[in-house]
Amino acid sequence: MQSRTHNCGQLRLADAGQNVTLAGWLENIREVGSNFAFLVLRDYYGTTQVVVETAEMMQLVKGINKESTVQVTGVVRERESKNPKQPTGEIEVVPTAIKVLGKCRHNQLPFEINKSKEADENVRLKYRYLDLRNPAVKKNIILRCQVVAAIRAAMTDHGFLEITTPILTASSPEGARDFLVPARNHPGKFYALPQAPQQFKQLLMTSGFDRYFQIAPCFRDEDARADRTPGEFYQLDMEMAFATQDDVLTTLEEVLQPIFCKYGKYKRVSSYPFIRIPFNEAMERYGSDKPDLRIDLEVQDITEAVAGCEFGPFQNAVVKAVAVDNFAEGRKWIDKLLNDVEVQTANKACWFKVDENGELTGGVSKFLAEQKAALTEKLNLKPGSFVCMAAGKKLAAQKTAGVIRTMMGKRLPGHFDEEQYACCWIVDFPMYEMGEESGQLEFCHNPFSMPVGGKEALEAAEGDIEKLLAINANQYDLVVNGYESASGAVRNHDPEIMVKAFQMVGLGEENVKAKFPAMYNAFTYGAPPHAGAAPGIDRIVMLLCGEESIREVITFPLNKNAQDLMMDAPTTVSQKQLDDVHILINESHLQ
RNA sequence: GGCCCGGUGGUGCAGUCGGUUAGCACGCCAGCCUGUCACGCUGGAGGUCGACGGUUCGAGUCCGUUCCGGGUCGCCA
Repeated sequence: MQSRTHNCGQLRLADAGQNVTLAGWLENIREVGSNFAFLVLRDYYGTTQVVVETAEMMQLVKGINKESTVQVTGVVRERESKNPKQPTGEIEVVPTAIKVLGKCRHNQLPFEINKSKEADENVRLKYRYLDLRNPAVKKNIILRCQVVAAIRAAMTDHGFLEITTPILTASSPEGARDFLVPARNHPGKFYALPQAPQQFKQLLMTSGFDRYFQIAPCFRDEDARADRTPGEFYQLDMEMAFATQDDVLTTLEEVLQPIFCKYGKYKRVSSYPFIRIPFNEAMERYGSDKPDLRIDLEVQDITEAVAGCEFGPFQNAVVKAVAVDNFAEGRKWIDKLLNDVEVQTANKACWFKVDENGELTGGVSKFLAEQKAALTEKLNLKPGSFVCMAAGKKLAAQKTAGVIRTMMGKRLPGHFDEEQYACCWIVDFPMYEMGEESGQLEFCHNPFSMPVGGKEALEAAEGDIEKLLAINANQYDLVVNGYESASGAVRNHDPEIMVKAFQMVGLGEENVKAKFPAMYNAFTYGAPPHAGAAPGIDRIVMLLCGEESIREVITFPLNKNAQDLMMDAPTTVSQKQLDDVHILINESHLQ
């Protein structure tokens, strides 16, 4: 006998009179009268109502816990009272047999399936298999599968080959902390899980594969954030030979924009080409290298306008401001804003208002009497304006003002056009920056990027910190609604320029060879200029689903502390296993 | 590692100024109900208020320590 003839989302009025067998989870039992009840049977495809009308069936049903899997055989019948809210709402099944396929032994579940999203996250993750029974939770995973399939199809259409690269590879000295895997046959040595297939894809370019992509798992042992899962995540890793920055940006626009249109929660999507904002401009106007362009506010530099002000934090500092008109909130709102800014940035913000007579009032206004004219002109102040400010070193002031911009924009009416995907490219990232701790020149992002101007630019700037800091990298990020959604670069494919680029941060040729031996050697055998990028799959799906936590789009996510509570990972292993891989636990590290 | 917020029956939350038997909704159990569909009605069970210590005649509430969780800064080439 078949386990089912139809699924639970399938039957319609036209099927009335048919003999059918359904199988699914017993979602609910509604008793109405002593020998009359409605059962709701749920499977992947939907729900179907089953009507129990006999005392015999009723006894049977009463013994079944909800969420058991059952098989129902019976006759499809038109409902006496239809439910237009359900696809199967015109029919019901009158059972001739009900069989329990998989008994649910628990009459009290850890949470109610249809409200699982409200339950404590650790409980959800421990019972993720129950959480995922919730159609609202399952929906995101299904969307993710569709998006990944669409990306594969689009990339293939654009002439890309999907090539898998190793999971067990060598530790990379740059970047994030590696996940290490001890090598049993090589005592004292370790594999590492790849932080990205970066070097492999560049090697594929030198082998002449021309256009490569991969939905690639990446592993980084760094702390979590709401939009950053700990441990592992997926990237659409891609690379193109003989390609320019424009070639990559255009390709990704053609691949991703239609996917946002088709699968997104919001139907408005930036048309392409997406606007391109230089890094320095983004930091000045938005206080962020990942601006949310759905917000119409911009950051203003008022350092000159407040010159001479006695307010302590403004002394010898860069001062940034975000101003709005028609401000109608009270002190409580302002205090919450200042507090939230401080929590998120670890920097203080300050404020003033313009009253109905055009006088500066509240907050730090008493320090700004002499600066009123300059501020009014710079910020175009009017009665009813509100200004929130941040001061400090340039970068800190910019970043704090960026947070102020986002918070004010989202909390005040009329400045946040939420229901859309606002996309832009951030371009012209600096090649180098001064390390905060080291005080030395460091790579700003990625040592594999080609500096703008190539070797000549490096040679011209050698020894001059200011000139070196002014060198840009051919590097770009895709930003959607304030989330960094892709990152890429035109790569440095010339071993001489690579060596030069490393020399600028005090690293010699031997260092390059030691750190990236395969790539360095490969490039000496004739490498094509190449460029690529890596959009983050998890983050893009999160945006498409309209979710604010990345865990909502990962089937089996780790929690914030990188634990899998369902599988109990990480866990201790046997002494035999440790011995096999030559690992000795330092007891002083156990607490 | 720092900072902010939180921890109260199975789940989600309320709990005022420190004061009677710790409330509410959902879920669970029992009874009633023949057209429900977030079914309804009646009744019931279920709590060491995260842990430890302190202040007090008296602590869910105040103080200290600690554990756990979320967010954030650091970190994420």
